Amino acid sequence: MDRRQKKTRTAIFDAFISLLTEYSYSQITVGQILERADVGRATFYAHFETKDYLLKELCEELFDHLFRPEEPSSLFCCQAPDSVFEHLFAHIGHNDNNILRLLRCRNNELFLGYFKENLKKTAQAQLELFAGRKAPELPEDFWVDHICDTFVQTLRWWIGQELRQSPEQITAYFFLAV
Amino acid sequence: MDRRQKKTRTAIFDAFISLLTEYSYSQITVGQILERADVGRATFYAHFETKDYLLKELCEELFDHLFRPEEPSSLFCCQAPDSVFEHLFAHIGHNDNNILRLLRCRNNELFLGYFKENLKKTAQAQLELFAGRKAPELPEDFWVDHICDTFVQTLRWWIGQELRQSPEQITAYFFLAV
DNA sequence: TCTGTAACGTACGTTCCGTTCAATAACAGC
DNA sequence: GCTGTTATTGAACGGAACGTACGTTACAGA
Repeated sequence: MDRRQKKTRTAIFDAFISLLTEYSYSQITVGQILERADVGRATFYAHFETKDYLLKELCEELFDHLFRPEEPSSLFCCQAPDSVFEHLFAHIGHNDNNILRLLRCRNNELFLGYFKENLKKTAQAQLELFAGRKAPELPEDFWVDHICDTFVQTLRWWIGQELRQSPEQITAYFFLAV
Repeated sequence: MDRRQKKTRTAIFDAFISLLTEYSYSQITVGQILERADVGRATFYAHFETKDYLLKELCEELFDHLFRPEEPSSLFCCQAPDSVFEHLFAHIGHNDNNILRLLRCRNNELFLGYFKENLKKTAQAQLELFAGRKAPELPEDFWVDHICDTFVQTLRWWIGQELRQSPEQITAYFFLAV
């Protein structure tokens, strides 16, 4: 990819993230992004069809990094991943890839939605961790949904608490709740 | 309240709800609402400061009815309310007050957010129902949050299932999950 | 160095917003 | 029924933001 393209792309992403910490998504205008990214209007639309697509691509980029095993900064980077979920909390708590910043924004529901979608595959793969807790009459997709939802809820609560708890403690809460 | 006011107010609400089942909230324009409600532009702004306030007032009207004990169609209308939550599922499943319609919309997160807020007071009041399940080391606000979140998740899943399950069954799922 | 392509900047038409105002219609009290 | 009050109408307005077009400039890669 052309160096210029990469530069403007990240400039737009950075400007967007920075704006998201100050304003809610719907308040942000393309004009603001242009100004803060120092990028021409036509250039923006050459990269992103619309503001919604910008959001989508940003989420994909971030979450793909987080959930993809090949990545060095991914969930599976450390040895002995006895609990993938604790690693997730830890990575997020350290603001790897700016994800924490996004999750702290006013409309974090937007990202939490994307996040939950990505989480589903992971939860599905780790089902045996919760084998003892699941009531047999619960449908499996309900159960996976519940695990992901509880994770997101725990995450949201943690962020609301300004991350006062350690990743270990918050992981414990998660497993106590699910 | 003036008959005319009431008429336009409900006309706007109806048009808005009807639009919400077809388009996502951000797509809907005030112009569309005016057209469908057959109401002048100035009239709309005499009633609602903005589209966001329209949404807010709609939610308040609906959820206040649902959660307020004085109302005949409320949670507490029936005798022997051994499980408030089952009543909630039942009322929603019957589409009382059009709430089901709202919860089925594209951006149901908007309403589910409001809903969860309203639910918190109820959950707080019904904590003893879950006394046996709560791990003592979990903070109480975390626990209330978890109950509400699980309810909303169950509700969302139920809607995704096209309400195939009975209210009794879905209540059972809820209590098995929480 | 040369060529293709990305970015620029400016301008444009469009859509939607929220407000204004005079004219009209519906209401409530006498 | 009459009258003063209030809600609604319709049209028009300026402003903001959108998305597009195009000629020019700057840079990347061979």
